[in-house]
Amino acid sequence: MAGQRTRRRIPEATVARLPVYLQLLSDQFDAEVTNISSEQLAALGGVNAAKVRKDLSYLGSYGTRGVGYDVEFLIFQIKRELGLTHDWHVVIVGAGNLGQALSGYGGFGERGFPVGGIVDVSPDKIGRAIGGVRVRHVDELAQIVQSRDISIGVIATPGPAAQEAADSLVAAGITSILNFAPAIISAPHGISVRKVDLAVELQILSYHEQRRVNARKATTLKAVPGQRGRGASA
Amino acid sequence: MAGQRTRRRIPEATVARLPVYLQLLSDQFDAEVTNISSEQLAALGGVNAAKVRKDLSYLGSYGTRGVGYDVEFLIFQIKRELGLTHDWHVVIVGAGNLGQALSGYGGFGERGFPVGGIVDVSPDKIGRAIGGVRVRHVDELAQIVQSRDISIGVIATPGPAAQEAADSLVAAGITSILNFAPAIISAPHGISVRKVDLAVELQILSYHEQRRVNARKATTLKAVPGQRGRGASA
DNA sequence: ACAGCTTTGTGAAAGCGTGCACAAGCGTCA
DNA sequence: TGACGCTTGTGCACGCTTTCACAAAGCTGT
Repeated sequence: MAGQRTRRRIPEATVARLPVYLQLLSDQFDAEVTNISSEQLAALGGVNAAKVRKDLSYLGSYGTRGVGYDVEFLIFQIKRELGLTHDWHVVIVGAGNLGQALSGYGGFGERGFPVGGIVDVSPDKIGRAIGGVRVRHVDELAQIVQSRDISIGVIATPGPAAQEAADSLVAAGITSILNFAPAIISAPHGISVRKVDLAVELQILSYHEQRRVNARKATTLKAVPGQRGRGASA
Repeated sequence: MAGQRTRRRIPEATVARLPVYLQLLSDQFDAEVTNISSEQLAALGGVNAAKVRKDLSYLGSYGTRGVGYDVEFLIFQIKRELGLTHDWHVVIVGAGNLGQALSGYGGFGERGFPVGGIVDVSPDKIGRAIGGVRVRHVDELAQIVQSRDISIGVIATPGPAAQEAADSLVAAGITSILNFAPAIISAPHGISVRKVDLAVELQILSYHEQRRVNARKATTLKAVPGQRGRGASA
């Protein structure tokens, strides 16, 4: 017992999976399951049990051999590691279709990321309320960020305006950016940037559909031996 | 020259990057750039040039040594590989906040994935028009799918209803699913499933924010040596 | 107290993705 | 025609991720 300050550097791949475990565990908690094994958790998530154990082991040794993990305790530990013990307000840049969709959809707030502000450059958008939040001018960004102690910014502008939005966010003191705009943005070292492009996901599916079509054509000529799908356990 | 039927099995990581290249190339094409080197493309995307070349080499040898790649031709080749030579209609299951947001946001149609139908189970949602498409009952799914030859389904239901939605989609003949619901779904072998959870992305950012805060605390005790950010080239 | 069953935590191996470095190839210019 | 400069395409090595396999450890029942 050398104290709780463990030398942990959680691999990025594991960090990306922790929210999934958290979700599954929360579902189980709601279903009044108090204890769960890595095998069960793996089955729920459609992944390998050893992977689950290794992932969880980065948090510390919170399981009990022969028994499994205490659901509630594990939820708390994952939340603590992910920094989800308190809400993080976010500010959205861009009040067009995408920005309205994101803030109107209440999912952010429900999951601990309430919308603390929306800004835009267009005068005819400013002043309108979206999802209970009034749209303000992008020049007020720094003030919004500071008054609510916001560190996460969401870019929901058209592609060409994304870099400018990113620059504004950085200037306002934001340290993490979630970019929904169809453009690659650059940010100074030390700023976390993640990109989500809904169309990209569809294009990846399109690729697999395309292959399926090609495979069907080829079948008339020659039997196809191996074909690995991406589906989870049936 | 043994013909165009190359033995290609494109790595998943590469498939996920092809849409990004496509985007960058399209931007360049609009800017009337006709030729581009892997180095330039890499700079635009914030990635390694060797990676770009290796990725593109999976499509075939479409570059010219000493010169680079023809932008327009490369766009066509990527589109062909991704199956983007024609539109893919999609059907959305769930007309709640998320479903409305997704279909109201016109980004799908703009990028070659027009919304071919929206279904829900709730009688008070059916009949309403969202983004120009009328909401129909989930029982009509098979008919919608067949009439428009749709193979991609989008799940935009609440978490608990996601699996049922997936089952309905599969029963209706869908072969690819994009799941926006906060739940892990399982599908039969051969069905492609991708999951996008907006909250998960924020949680990953939250983790890095959390670490930043912890690092700041630790600074008062001991200097922090290494600290790798995720930002692109400044 | 101990045997037997269950499940964790983790070393080690295998697999996959990334980036370097360079030969091969293409265009240009004398 | 030949030499030179530039850029592609790719072999190879490295590092990260996944998976296997098993010892260590806890619980239960006798």
